[in-house]
Amino acid sequence: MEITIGLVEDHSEFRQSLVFLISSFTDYQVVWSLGSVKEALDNQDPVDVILLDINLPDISGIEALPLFRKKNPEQKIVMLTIQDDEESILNAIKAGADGYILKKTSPQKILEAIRQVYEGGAALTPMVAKQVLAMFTPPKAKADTHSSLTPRETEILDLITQGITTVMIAEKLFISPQTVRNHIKNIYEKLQVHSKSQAVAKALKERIV
Amino acid sequence: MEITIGLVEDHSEFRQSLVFLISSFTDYQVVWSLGSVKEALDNQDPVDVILLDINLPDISGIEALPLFRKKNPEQKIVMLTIQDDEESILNAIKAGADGYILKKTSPQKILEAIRQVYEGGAALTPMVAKQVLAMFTPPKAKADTHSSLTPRETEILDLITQGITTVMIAEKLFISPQTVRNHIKNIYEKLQVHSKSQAVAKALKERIV
DNA sequence: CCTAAAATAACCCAAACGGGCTATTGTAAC
DNA sequence: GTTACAATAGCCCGTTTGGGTTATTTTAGG
Repeated sequence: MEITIGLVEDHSEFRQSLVFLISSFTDYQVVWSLGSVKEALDNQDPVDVILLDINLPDISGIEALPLFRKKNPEQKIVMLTIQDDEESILNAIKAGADGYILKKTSPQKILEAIRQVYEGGAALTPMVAKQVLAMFTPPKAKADTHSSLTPRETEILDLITQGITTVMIAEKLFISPQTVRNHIKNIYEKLQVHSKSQAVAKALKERIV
Repeated sequence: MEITIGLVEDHSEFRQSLVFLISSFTDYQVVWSLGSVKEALDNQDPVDVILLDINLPDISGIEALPLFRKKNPEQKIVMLTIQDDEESILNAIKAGADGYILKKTSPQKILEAIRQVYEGGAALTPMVAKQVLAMFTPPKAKADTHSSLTPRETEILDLITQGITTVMIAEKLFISPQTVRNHIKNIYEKLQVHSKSQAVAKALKERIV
């Protein structure tokens, strides 16, 4: 069975070589290949798999993902990009990408990835998979960074992340609100933040509490 | 460069055929292959990659993972199992597995996975990768609960969780700080909170952002 | 025994915050 | 065409916050 492919990639040279490459295999057929999301969204035939760059002129690949999904939900979408930062990967995943492979990936692996998503799986370049898995493991290296927090400080930070006010914390711990404020100030200094909201964000994201 | 491999698998038939298979390739060498975690932990030479079953007689592969890590942190560990439920996958990932492949995977793919983790990446069978990615996409039931937030409000809440100050948000969005404050007030009302820190806590815990 | 660190508490002050209220504009729905 | 809502923006006012500084008591470690 032949897999039909759509390609959105602004770098025309890379795009053409990719088309040439994929088309040289009998089981794969590039139905359309375009340089912008806009062109792709306007009147393009549905395909089995879309290869989508992230860094694009008009609309980024991440923003485009839900748009393609809306137009044709059963189309599989694989990000094909040079971006290998956690931010991009996470955004793509949250947007519902079926795959995330890097441009430096060998042609065979790209074709393999296409087949994998076509068959209902997901495809991740090893380096991307590594980063995805890392998102699950609590970064205990960072725990060290903040082990500088004293038990009392940790306790108070915990209460802050529960949204309890300074005064209520004081009451709960049977100490003066002023003391709570002092602890909070020390926490700020150690965490390098300047407000409660920043502290909460950091605490929750880095799993200090 | 030859990759050394350790194998923990209680089903002796499958184990032996796997040893035979892997050893038939010059770049891979099975240094030891055993039927239980206990044997493997007692006096076994360090290898580059351990293939670890989950369903084992004495200690499960998941429980064994940190033990192997402790003995020899630089050893890569790939789960090789029939378990494809979310529970098992999530536990293995949290325990720090470098790969997760299913036993039905073709021999070539297994060898490929070994090489991928050996080279510092992570290896996931497409069906497993699919489940992992699915863990990120928020069960939209929750999204509905907070769909009361307008796009602008969501945007601002997102920026708040990044620890950005009101004034900086205003600058970033090219609107007046006062408008930002108004949006924030509306967010408070909808989320039933009374401060930025509470909003951040709620947003992060309930994955609104 | 003495020193270091932690926990406690107070003061000042400018800036920010939270809550309340009103108002205009644009857009989408009925 | 008017009703509804989102986004914009302003004002007031009292409270809280963040940043700076100082000081006492207790606990732990050398």
